[in-house]
Amino acid sequence: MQRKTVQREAIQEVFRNSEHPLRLEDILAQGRLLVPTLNRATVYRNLKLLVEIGWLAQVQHPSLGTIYERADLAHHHHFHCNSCDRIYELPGCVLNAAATPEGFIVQEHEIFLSGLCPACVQPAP
Amino acid sequence: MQRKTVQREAIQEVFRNSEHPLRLEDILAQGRLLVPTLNRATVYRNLKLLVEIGWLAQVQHPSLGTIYERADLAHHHHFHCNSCDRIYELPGCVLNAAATPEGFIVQEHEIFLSGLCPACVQPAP
DNA sequence: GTGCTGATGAGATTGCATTTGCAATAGCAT
DNA sequence: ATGCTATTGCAAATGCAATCTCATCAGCAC
Repeated sequence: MQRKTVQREAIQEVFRNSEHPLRLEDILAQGRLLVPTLNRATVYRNLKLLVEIGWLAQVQHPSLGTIYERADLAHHHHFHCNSCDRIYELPGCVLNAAATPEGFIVQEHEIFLSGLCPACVQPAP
Repeated sequence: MQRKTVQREAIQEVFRNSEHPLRLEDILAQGRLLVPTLNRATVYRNLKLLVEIGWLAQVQHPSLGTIYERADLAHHHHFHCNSCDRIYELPGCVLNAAATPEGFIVQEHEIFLSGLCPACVQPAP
């Protein structure tokens, strides 16, 4: 049966502490703060497992590659900041239902925005 | 200087004859109908060149990888049919401006829909 | 037609994300 | 504490898209 390991716990903890979807390198770096010997292969193995059991969801981002996020999130989309490189989850859906195409049946959709996040927009002095 | 070659002409012809964005394999297969010896490396070289001169645009699709389309198209998004595997260009923008996030500056956006295209939706008998 | 050189074809090569093999380690039921 | 075996770390191996090498071919100016 499946065992509880400090490595897997660390990976889950990283997600619990993060408000952002994460790339493999993010997970590895933050996980190593908890378990310094944490290995890349171990992260891949656990991500795969966590996706299989439905705890994580895997998303293919067009410019960032594979990203991971908690599977229990409400419907949302992703914003990538071109300045600080963070990924944000945008609650709700910016898809305009009225504009969905005639004759097509939409089963899934992905929306990726990019630009500047509030933290990177210079506030006026 | 740059020469006119049957290979490059064939690749451009494939795009002129297509209403869909194309993957490398599509371009290669359709191009070989015009120039049977057409080589994968040649296609890559010409795609790169056509993107550089602004004749083609390159798009990263989250599930299909790199796709190419004419650069002179109006703003649009992409629909991937899960049944016939074709990619469609959807005129207009289904992005709901009212729902764009507070405090974020959106510089680019990509919307990918998938589902069933009209040709794959069974018509009632 | 000739010569220069940009372009091609074929295969080898790279770069990168992800996976795998295996010996060593560590959960956990007993 | 002991034994079974899932899990880990490490390095090597994969898979794949994209790129490069280089000998040969083919535009095109002359």
